[in-house]
Amino acid sequence: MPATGSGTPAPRASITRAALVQSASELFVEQGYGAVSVRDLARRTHLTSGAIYGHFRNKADLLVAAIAERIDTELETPSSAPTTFAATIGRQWRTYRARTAMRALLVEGAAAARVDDDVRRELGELLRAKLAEWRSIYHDVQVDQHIDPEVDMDSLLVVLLATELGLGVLESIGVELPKPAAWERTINRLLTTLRPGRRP
Amino acid sequence: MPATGSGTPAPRASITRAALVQSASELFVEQGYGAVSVRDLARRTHLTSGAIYGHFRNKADLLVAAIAERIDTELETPSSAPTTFAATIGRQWRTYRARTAMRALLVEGAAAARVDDDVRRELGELLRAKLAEWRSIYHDVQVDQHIDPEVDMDSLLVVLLATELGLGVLESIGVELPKPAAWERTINRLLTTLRPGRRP
Amino acid sequence: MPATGSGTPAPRASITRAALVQSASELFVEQGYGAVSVRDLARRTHLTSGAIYGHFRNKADLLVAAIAERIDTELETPSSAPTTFAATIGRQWRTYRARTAMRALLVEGAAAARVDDDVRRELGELLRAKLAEWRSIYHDVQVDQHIDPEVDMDSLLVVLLATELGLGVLESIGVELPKPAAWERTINRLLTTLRPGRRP
Amino acid sequence: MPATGSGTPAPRASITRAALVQSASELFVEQGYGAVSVRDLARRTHLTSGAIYGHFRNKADLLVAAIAERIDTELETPSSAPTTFAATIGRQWRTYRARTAMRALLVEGAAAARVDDDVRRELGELLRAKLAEWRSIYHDVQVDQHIDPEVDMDSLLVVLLATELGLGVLESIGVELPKPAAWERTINRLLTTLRPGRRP
DNA sequence: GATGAATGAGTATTCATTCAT
DNA sequence: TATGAATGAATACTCATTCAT
Repeated sequence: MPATGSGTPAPRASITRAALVQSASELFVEQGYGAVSVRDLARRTHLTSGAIYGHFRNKADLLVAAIAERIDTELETPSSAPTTFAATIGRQWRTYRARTAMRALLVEGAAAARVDDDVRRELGELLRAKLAEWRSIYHDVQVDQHIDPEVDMDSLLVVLLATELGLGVLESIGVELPKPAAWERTINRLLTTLRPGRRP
Repeated sequence: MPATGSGTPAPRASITRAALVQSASELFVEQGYGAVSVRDLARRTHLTSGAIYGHFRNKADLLVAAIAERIDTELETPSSAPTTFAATIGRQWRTYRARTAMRALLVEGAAAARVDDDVRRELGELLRAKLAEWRSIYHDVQVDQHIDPEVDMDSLLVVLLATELGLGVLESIGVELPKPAAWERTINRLLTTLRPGRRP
Repeated sequence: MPATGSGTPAPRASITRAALVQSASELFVEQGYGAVSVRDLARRTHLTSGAIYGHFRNKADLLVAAIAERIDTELETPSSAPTTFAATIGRQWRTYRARTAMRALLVEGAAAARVDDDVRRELGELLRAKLAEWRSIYHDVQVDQHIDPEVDMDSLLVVLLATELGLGVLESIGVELPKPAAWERTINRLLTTLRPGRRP
Repeated sequence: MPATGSGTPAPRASITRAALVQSASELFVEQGYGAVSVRDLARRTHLTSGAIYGHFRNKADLLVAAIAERIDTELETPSSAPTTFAATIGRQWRTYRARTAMRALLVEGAAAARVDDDVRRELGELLRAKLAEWRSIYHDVQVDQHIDPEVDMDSLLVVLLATELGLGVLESIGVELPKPAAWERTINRLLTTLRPGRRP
């Protein structure tokens, strides 16, 4: 019996797991983490409540997995940083509407994290890893791309991440956001301040 | 001379209501909205569950009231805009740690708003009102204070609000934030964009 | 100051009381005894919950009063038995649709009586009094009107009352009843058996 | 030879369900639907409240099930109509005291139906089915048994059903009913109307 | 008589989770 | 792996009723 070649095999279990994460993600976004019961999810995936616990320790575990998957999919780091820093960031903001689901999940995750230490820890690791990834890329880039070496990249990336997440809060509350064009212009304008030779 | 206005003591009901909002606010911050039961709150305020429903339609109503009160207290608009816009904003960010409780409540509120239309509507009104307030002040100020008229104040204020709220998400998840000094420097740098005559 | 003539004076209290009974009656019919709260009734009558307890010991007391009033209004005994027994009964049945509200209240009352001894006793007295009234009238009439003396009037009146009440059960459950004409014909037919000289 | 049909033992779920219906029926009769809490029922059946909701959508659902079962048991239609129609009906009335529990449940059901559309619909179907069953039997019989073809069987059956149900109302209220013998005589007398050739 | 804030006990229902099969 | 019946504990919310004012 031949072993299916790809380094990481995808046995039945993994497929079921992936399907669960996918459905959970959708349901949590549509109806809210608290409003989705494990049974709802079981119904949607044609499994039983019990079966789900063969794949996840927790309902919260499902939320974390869903968030992890969304972050990987929708917050992908530009692998080669092909253009300038400002251009990369600018593009992210121009397309912010594509990440609404991810932000919604993160709002749910944040509320859950305030109560559940496991969620807090795991989501913390997720975001810290993302920040570290960005940092490692943009630190190198800082010199090449005429970014003032005085700029504290660490803080800047946290600001950018916070703004993204805050968008999720505003969306959840139903506050109308500026149109993408205005949004992009404002962000771009803010980013021009990164050029060297600017001092408050 | 008839006794009117502030001289009149607050009626019983108002006192009870205020105490409820205060306790609810504390409990929701400490333990999370979902983890606090109405009975917990009743115990803390030496009332009965029933009495609480004489003052609030809902548990969610309490959350909204708590948030409204925190926003009024902790996000007070500078009534006279005594210094420059940039200085005002800068000060807000330097003291961001004082608003942790408010942000935590807003994260809870956002999660609740995703599920409960009433919460969504009421929190939406709250934040829209705050934005409108700021806008009306800063639009006037834009001319006087040498702020580049090209700056889209509407978008900028939303960006600033989003960043504040996103901070709440990061805090909930337990991501370490930059030290206030670094934070202030970064924000200030970004705000140099307000000076006129800069164009990308 | 002249005393208003009518033997029984109608002071404020009595007026309020009557209004309460009237509103309670309507509400209980429309929404069901269990589904109407004392506060609902207070709202409808522009009183407060507390005030209602100045007029009635109980919520159940209100139900009993409402039923008593309806019975008096809608199940009035023909004071002079002007026509034949069969004609009187026949007319009652032809107009059965006018008594739907009374029957609905009696269904509510019966359910309440099963649980509340006071209700049971008071409603029992009400119905027993009605039966006695009828009996006293129809016993006298039995001779004059060619009703077979073998007929047990007591049983017959209970049968007729039971049928009326059972109608209320069927109405509550939503079973379609025969059209008044068919109903009347059937009842009349049954009543012809009361003539003398018939024996099973 | 495959084991089919009644040989197959009832599965666990069915047994639990039947036990629940049985206990619910008893409790509702003894204490009244409104006075029995789901927890009371759980205690009596050595289950938990939660388990009950695995078998019934509702507390009301339990009431309907209890009524359905009682009707099937106590209002069984004579499968072969062995004797005359009048004799069959007469026997039903002579033994009316055996159906007190069923009538009590139906009074509770009627009160519930006035408020709960599901109950209304389901009880309606139950009674309509019973009436249809009787109708189909007695229509056939009408010819064979010298019942006057002028008699409107549909109306007559509704009258009989209403009387039965009204008995339940009177019992709930505690009105003393005629002794079975007198009762039977009265009903029988009324039923002589079925003989052909009688016209008012 | 009336008010309305408060009581206190109760209720149906839900749900994450477990475990024997 | 999967099932699904059962757990058990919790929860928001309601309501008849009381009583100080």
